[in-house]
Amino acid sequence: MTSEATREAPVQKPLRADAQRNREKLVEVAAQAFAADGVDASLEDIAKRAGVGIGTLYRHFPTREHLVEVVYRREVEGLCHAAEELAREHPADVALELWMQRFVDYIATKRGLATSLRLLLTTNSTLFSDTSGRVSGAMRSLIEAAAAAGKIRADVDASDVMHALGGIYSAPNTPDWRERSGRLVKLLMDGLRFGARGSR
Amino acid sequence: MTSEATREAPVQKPLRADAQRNREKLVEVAAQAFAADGVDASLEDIAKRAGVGIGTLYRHFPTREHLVEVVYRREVEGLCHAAEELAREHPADVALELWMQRFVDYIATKRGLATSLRLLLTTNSTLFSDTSGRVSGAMRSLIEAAAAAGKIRADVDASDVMHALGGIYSAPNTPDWRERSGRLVKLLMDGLRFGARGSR
DNA sequence: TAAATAAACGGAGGCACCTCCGCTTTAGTG
DNA sequence: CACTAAAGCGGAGGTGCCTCCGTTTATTTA
Repeated sequence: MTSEATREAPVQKPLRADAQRNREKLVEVAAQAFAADGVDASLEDIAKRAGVGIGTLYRHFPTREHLVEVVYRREVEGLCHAAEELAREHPADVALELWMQRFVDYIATKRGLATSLRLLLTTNSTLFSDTSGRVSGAMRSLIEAAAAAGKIRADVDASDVMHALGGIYSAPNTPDWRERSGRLVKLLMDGLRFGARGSR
Repeated sequence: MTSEATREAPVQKPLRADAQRNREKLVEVAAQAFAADGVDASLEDIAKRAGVGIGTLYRHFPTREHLVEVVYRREVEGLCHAAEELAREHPADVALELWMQRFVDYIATKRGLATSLRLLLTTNSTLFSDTSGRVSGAMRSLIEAAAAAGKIRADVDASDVMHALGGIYSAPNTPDWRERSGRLVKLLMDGLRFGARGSR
């Protein structure tokens, strides 16, 4: 069964060290740029700020959509990773609250990308199922941990909370959107804490 | 109730004669260009070939999507109009066959615009319901007329035929797509004529 | 018909996209 | 270490997008 190993080789040969570095730097910078200026951020600018030529950017990401997709996947990755980290370093209820605040940031980015993402999500349907599954999974484990620790009430589940957060996504795009969302998260946490075993 | 008339005025004030001319010419030329080169046809080229400046094009159609939408609607309009005309000038079964051939052309265009249309159709949902309703309506009346005249069998309806034509849209985009589709239409017509009152 | 005015025109200019290919760097090899 | 092939780099240049505003033209009014 050594063929298994050999069969995996052609899947993706490792990049040269410099190429790897440049690629990472590009994604890094692109993430910032998209967050700051929306998906229409200038690619030439991104290349320049990453310290590479525009040609290099295009070799790694043949279209703007490729780059957007990679950035988006990285964002989701980060969000899920943060869930684990926060769970390790904070009491379960605090971890949940902090994570939900971060979730707000993530949504903010996602709204910025809206038009472009819509096309991406209809074109590349695995993207949607992949990412939404991972995010709700991360949330579920935070909630279950907090409930198990008696820090929040036990009669809600992840889908209830996701539903409650739905309001954030669909809320109108006013300038105070960020603060409103922050308050919504706090409110939600108070509701979750009330009636927890530990608070009686 | 004269207010009715006055209330309609602000809806859309009439364009100046030259503006009207230019607008029509632009749509005309754009239709050709999109058919020939796909949605990515150069707008500057379209303006030039229509004999106007690029500024004029942008005043009439602030984005590429606007222009695409207008062209697309016009196409649908033309298709429906052709149905009436063919019905007037040919025996019912011939009219149906000719119309289906024209339908193939329409689909060909639509496929060319696919990516761009997909975005348009998700963004502007009335567009889809509007146009697909009108097209299937046109087809329905041709079929009913042919059936009533005994030129085709009476045990099929428009949705059956639409379903059969579905294969055209989803067929792979090979170079001989056009001929294949033409043959499919002929085949379908033979099937429809077989067993008609008039053929027994 | 002439003057006045609002509507429409058009294209120069600035910016971003993306391709192409000669040059540079890396990672093996003797 | 020196050499080499392959991988990667980068930016000039050609093209299209779209805005802005001085000029032209249709229409209205007198």
